[in-house]
Order: sequence, then C-alpha cells, then structure tokens
Amino acid sequence: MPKQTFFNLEPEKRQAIVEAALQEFAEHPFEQASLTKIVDSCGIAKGSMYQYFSDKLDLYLYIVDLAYEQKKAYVSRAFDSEGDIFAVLSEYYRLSYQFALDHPLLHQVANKFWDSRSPLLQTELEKGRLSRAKDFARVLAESMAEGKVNPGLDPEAVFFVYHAVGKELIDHFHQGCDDRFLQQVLDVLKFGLAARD
Amino acid sequence: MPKQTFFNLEPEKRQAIVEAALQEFAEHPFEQASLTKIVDSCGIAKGSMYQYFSDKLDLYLYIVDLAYEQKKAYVSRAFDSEGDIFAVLSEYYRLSYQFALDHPLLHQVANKFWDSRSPLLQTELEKGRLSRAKDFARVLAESMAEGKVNPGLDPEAVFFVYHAVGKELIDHFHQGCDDRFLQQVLDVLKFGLAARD
DNA sequence: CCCCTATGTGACCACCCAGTCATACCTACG
DNA sequence: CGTAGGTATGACTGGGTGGTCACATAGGGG
Repeated sequence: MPKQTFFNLEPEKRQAIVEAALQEFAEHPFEQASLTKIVDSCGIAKGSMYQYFSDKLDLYLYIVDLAYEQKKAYVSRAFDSEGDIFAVLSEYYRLSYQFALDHPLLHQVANKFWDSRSPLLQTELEKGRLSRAKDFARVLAESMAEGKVNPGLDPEAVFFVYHAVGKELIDHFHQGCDDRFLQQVLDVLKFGLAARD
Repeated sequence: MPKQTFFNLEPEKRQAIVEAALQEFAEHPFEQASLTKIVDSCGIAKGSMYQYFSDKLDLYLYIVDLAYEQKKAYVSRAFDSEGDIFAVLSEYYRLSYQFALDHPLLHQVANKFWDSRSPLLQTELEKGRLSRAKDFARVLAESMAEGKVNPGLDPEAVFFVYHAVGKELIDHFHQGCDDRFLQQVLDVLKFGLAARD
C-alpha cells in the first residue's frame, strides 16, 4: 500500500507517476521492470519514489490493483446482462476485448500479472483467481438450476476450462480478434466436441 | 546452435553443462536465468561457455529444444493409440502429466518456454505452435470425417481451445492432478456446456 | 526570526549481469 | 625439441539494478 505521502501529492504529479509505472509494467513483467526507468520517465528523483512506496513490489501491486479494478468495473456489467449464461459469457469476452482496445496499458498490466511466477506474487494471484471464480460460480449455479447447463459437468472443471480459454483469448487480443472467431470459440465450449444427436 | 567444440567435449562434461542449464532454465525464464550461475554450478569457466555457445540465447534454445524433443518423443505415442479422438486426447494429457512427473526439469523448461514474451523467442514459439497444431489437425480431421465430432465447429477454434486448456492443465501439474479432475475437464470439452437433449 | 516537520534529491552502495580477451595450457605432429 | 591449433581460464569491462542516506528545500506555527 502506498504511503500517505503519495496521496498528499498534487493529483497531476500522482497521475504522472501512475502513467509512467503503467507504461513500464505493461511492457515488462515485475522482475524485469525497472524502477529507475519509471522515475526517469516521470521526472522524479529515485529517492522520492521511496517516499511514496515502500519498495518496487509495493508500487507494482498498487498499479496492478488499479488496472484490475478498472477492468472489473468495465467488464462486470456482463454479469447483469439479460439472457442465459451463454449470452453472459459472450458479453463478458466481448467487453474484455473492448477494454483491451480502450485501455491497452491497463489491459497489458493486468494480463502480464496473470502469468507471473514470482513467489512474491503467488498469494495475490490466488486472491484474484478466487474472486473471479466466485462471480463465475454464481452464474453457473443459476444456469445449472434452470437446467440449461449440462448437469453431468463438474463446476470446478467448467471454471477451469473457461479460465484457461479466457486467458488465452485475452492473450491473443493484441493480434486482433474478430467477433466471428470469438463466437466460434465460445461455440466449442458451448456445444462440446462430441457430435450431438 | 552449439559450436563444434561443445560436441567435442567428453560426454560427462557435456552432461554436466546440460544439467546445470536445465536446472537454471527450469527455475527462471530466459531473461532472468543467469549464465554466471550455470557456469558456477557446473564448475566451468565463464569463458569456456563461450567456446561452446555463441551466447546465452544459443544455450537456451539448445536446452529448450532438447527438452521439447524429449517431451515429444514421450507423448507422441498418444496419437498412435487406438480409440476415438477423445481417447487420444485423454491419453495425450495423461502422458503429459506422466512426463512432468518423470522429468520435472525438462517439463518445467518446456513449460516456461511457452509463456516467454521476449521478442527474441517469438519466431521459435510460433514454430512450436504450428508443429503442435499440425498433429492435432490431423486427428481432428479424421474424427470429423467419421462424424464423431460436432461438424458445426471451426477446427481452428477447436485447436485454440484445446491448446489453451492444455497449457493451463500442464501449468497446474505441479499442484498434482488426479485422473478424476483431468477426466472432468476433458468431459467439459467433450460434451460442452449446453445441456444435451 | 527560528525551529520543526514533511518532502524532495541524486550521488552513492553493494550487487549482479552478459560478454571479452590476454594468457596459459595441452596435445599432436614435424 | 619446437611450434601450431584447439581449448580452458577468470579477471575485467561496461552497464544495469534496487535501495539508502546525508543533505537541501519548503512551509507553517510560535
């Protein structure tokens, strides 16, 4: 968590720091991101950064959280949308893609975070995964109760699959992602590989 | 490609180098792996390494290739196994898991390679992805011809989904992976989320 | 005016890195 | 023996890193 000093800053200076950090963390994973470059690029002294944040990790987690919260706010309307679970999921990924287009830096930061392997980040990662799983589980449980979803499936396995595909989809956003392909991927998940009678 | 000098080495020395490198690259992605640690841990001089490999990347690609080839050899029998595509896929992931247990270092090296983002590695990554896609496409095409597979699906989207889920599964091998869960994940892919009549 | 506190600063520290190179070593051949 | 070519070596270079600290600045209250 940033120190109080950080929040005492004039907003524009705070913004400059956030933007410089976003830029760096969008480009490099935590370990390879350079604090030196961040302070250089936003024109503050190295020492000042340590008035605002206790260390590099503190800054990183603040930035990731910021990106993640913005994404959540952007994308969560999908869960309120009408229609069955398939409509919700389709909307969810469509919004995720839109977010990536609208806020490329935030998108990349959040995205890079998901494939961090540093032990320092494992607890944070697990926290994020759980929060996602909860939203998903709710929608899935509703649909299962309504009988629209294959009742033989294990909810955990379903979440696992959607999480995996979602990650990969989002990874591929940078190569563009026409709606048609997105729909086809969702169809694979919806109808399954086995032929239907 | 290693230099000739490397292949002139006594096999046990070569092996020591390979093992030290495997250890380091299993633990850290390319950029964070330390050549210095590798040479220290196998007891050769820094300069010697540059008699064998032109640079760090050269060594890395050699090691990754080695890991990848061993994995391919181990896992490819799945494609020769009898039964429909679902049996093949099940066997494929079972073998992948077995490989991870039998050769944890090779597994981790190959696995870390897949989520490299370094521009230096993009062409190599694409090569690997294509080679995997080809094997998969063959089996899929056969099954589609036989009518066992949902004909409405886009083969590219199918591969995309399986690639994503496979990556995530393999990522989670280190947490253990009972056969039951694996089967349930495959069922999600096989039967799809939508209820069947 | 001074003092006190909060904040800004950048030279500096200790460390780590990939890659180089002059030198030494080791054989094998003439 | 000498010499030539392949190989081993590790001190060294130049560059990067996160983090620190003694000092400078600023502003408010007495």
